[in-house]
Amino acid sequence: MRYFVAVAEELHFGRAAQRLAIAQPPLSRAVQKLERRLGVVLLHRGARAITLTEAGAVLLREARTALDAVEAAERRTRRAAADQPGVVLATKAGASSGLLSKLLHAYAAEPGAAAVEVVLCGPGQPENLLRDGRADVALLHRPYDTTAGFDTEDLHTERQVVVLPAGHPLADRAHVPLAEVADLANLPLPRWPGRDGSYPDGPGPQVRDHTQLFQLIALGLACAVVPESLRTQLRNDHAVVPVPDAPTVTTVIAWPPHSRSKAVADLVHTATRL
Amino acid sequence: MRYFVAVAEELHFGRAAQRLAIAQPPLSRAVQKLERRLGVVLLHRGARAITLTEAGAVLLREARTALDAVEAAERRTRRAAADQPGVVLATKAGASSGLLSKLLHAYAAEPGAAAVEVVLCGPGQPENLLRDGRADVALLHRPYDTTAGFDTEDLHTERQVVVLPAGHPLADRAHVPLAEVADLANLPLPRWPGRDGSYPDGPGPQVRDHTQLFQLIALGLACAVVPESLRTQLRNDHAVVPVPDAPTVTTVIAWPPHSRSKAVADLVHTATRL
DNA sequence: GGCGGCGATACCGCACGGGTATTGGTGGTG
DNA sequence: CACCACCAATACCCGTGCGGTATCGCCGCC
Repeated sequence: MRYFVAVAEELHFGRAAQRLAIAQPPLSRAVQKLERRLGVVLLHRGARAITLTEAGAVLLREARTALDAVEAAERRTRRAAADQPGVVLATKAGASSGLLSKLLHAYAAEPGAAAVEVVLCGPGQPENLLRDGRADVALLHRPYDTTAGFDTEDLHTERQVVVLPAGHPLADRAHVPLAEVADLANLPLPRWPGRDGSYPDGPGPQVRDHTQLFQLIALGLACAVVPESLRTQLRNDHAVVPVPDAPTVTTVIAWPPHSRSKAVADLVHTATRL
Repeated sequence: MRYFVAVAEELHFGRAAQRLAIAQPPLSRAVQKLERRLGVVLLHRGARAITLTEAGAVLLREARTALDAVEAAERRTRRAAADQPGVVLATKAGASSGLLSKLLHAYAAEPGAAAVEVVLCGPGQPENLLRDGRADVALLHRPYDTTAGFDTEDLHTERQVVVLPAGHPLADRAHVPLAEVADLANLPLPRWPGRDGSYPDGPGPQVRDHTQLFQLIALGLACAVVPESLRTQLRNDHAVVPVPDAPTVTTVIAWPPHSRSKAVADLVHTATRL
């Protein structure tokens, strides 16, 4: 299955084999064998290009979650056997920092609190960490992050604001509709990487984190619609205007289903009591 | 991992090997190898009995979901390639029959509706079918069924009633508190099988489905607290009394996260519009 | 002290996964 | 139009690993 996922992602046997650090012929045979075992054609082998069949697309999605599940099983078992188990909490760098610090302090004050290791990562990463067992619990932000497959508890809902370079014509307005923000030709919205790390096409600059984003905005090269709690991270060369019709953002605490860990349960309980 | 799960469930190498249809020595070696690979002791080998370590218990739980995930991947791929894909809907036999028939009729009237195959199974089974890919969507009942790990949409909430033999002293009451029902010494509550198919200890009779249950009640051998919609299935030799303080039961439609099937989405949409 | 149950070890054979060399088929190109 | 470049499939070989049988070692029990 790992082999098939590699081929399905690369759409090229040679590159997939390279990525898997094996030769190309064994890879061809392995995929053929999988197809025989399932009794299903997974790939259309065109002369010049490879494409997924419908069944292949289904398997790609299902196999990813299956592979994540076995990775998670290994990792969680290892960590359960470690001397001091602790809890790994993942969240996007720079997001919900106020809520996070309150949570950590409140939990640390609980009797029997475990050690909490905080992992700050890029956008889209916390879900992956949670899915493959590198993290036990995460702070996510709907609707930006996908919470499918996790148990969640809502913590906080907030409105969004547009961040502009200081002195921009719109900066004095009391509020701006979303459509107007999207139409600012010389201040395009940035492009965030997708789950696979590649960027969508478009006019805006590519960004990886909020630091980059805010620097680009200060330079007058972009603008962005972000949750209002991020204004604590802005400097004087930014202006902020509410966008009432942008979707509200809800911070949620998420954990893998079937989690039986007392530490995770306590952490969630503490978070909902904030 | 399959091997380890078998050993962990049987707590006996010999029986586990038999269940896996292999000899015992390869099984011993495979588990040892897994322990070496993870760097973790999974089993305490006592002289007479085997017990799980803490890490072993974690792996048992995680490995089950991982194995279900790969089974689901295979099954869903096969079904995606079948001539007429269709949707498999699982639910407990006898539960929510009115809602189910309404749903099936409403969905069949939709343009582009796929064929729906209904699987009626015992209590606790629909979750398993959904998890391992034998079903695409299920009707579950909170809090009886566990919905952890699925996406769900609430459909209907109802109160519970106690079902008694006709002519029972309590049958004329307008309502009965839960505590009083649990105290009926000669009418014990029945025992349902757990996820693994074994029954908990206790005084009540073992039951597998509602037909059995209602027959036992009519015979004066048990009573039961059930959602009020089940009264449509009762006959004259039953009496029904509301139990106001029993938890309400919510019928939900559940599907695996990341489900991209149009048919499942349509079915869910139809269900919420009922 | 001997016996029985059970998991671990020893040893063997085959099948499968991986490697190299090569073929075959299909577009692009001078 | 022929030649070339590219890429997946096939042919063939080798080593590892998994499964099988036979046996041992350990512990509890009659």
